[in-house]
Amino acid sequence: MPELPEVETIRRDLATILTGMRIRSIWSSGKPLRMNRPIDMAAVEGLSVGCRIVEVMRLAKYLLIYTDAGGAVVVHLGMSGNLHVESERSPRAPHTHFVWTLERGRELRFVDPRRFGSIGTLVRGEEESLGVGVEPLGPQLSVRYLGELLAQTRRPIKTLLLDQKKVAGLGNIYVCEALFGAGIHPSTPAYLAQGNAAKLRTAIRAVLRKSIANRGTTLRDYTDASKRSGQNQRTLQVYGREGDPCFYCGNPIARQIDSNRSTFFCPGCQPLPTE
DNA sequence: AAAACACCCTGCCTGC
DNA sequence: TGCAGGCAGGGTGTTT
Repeated sequence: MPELPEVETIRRDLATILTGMRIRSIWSSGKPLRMNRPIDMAAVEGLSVGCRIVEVMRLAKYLLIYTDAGGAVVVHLGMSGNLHVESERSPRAPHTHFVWTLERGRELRFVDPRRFGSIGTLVRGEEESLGVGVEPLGPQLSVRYLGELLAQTRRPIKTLLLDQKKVAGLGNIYVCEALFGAGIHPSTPAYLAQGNAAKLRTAIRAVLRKSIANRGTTLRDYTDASKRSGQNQRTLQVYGREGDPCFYCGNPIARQIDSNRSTFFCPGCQPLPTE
């Protein structure tokens, strides 16, 4: 499941491979993507065909491929999306939904079995239209900002951290891991964790940095732009470990469902505050 | 107005 | 062996 570290890994790969390349043509499977929405082919074509790629950026979980046409093609990988750079002669994988044909026989391919991903466009300077919150690895996520964010609501802290409009780029895996790192029970009402803002900020950043260093977490189908798996799954402390002993206290890792999503935590290391 | 929830989709895994 | 059902969950639209 691509979250910030996986998207960042792909971004770095693509920046190396694609920067300076010219796009010759585009192709779509014709299938709609997220929310059954068709791709705006005219907009993508205007920013792609005949254009040169100038840089590849990331905002939250979005990949922004800027061209010399003055904007970016915006790709979100959703749950099962992958971007691969391959030879045009290699057969296209099932569920290939979009292809940018590049120079020297190369293709950038968007493969997404579940079609939860999206492809759109953006004019340079209008990145805020994506509506995402602060970058957790950037300077905006100060202890003070995070503390104020926590103070504002009684929502469970896990739900708050998953809200992309508040903090951008965290998904289910890294929220579980960060809350474990900070010793905070996922059901804690956010305002009760105000005093833990510094610890939480440190944990969020550590978890994300470690995963980027490990080139992402591959649980099922995530691979980088060259189809290599990540290695961060070996370092997970709680995610996917229900019933297994906590590496620190030995208690079995617990699982609960919050807003229809699995939450993994250690009842020993992450006590629920009594108020 | 915030928060909870339903829905989009396919592949994989489990249990009968 | 085959098939039904549960599960995975990010983001968005809808309801409460």
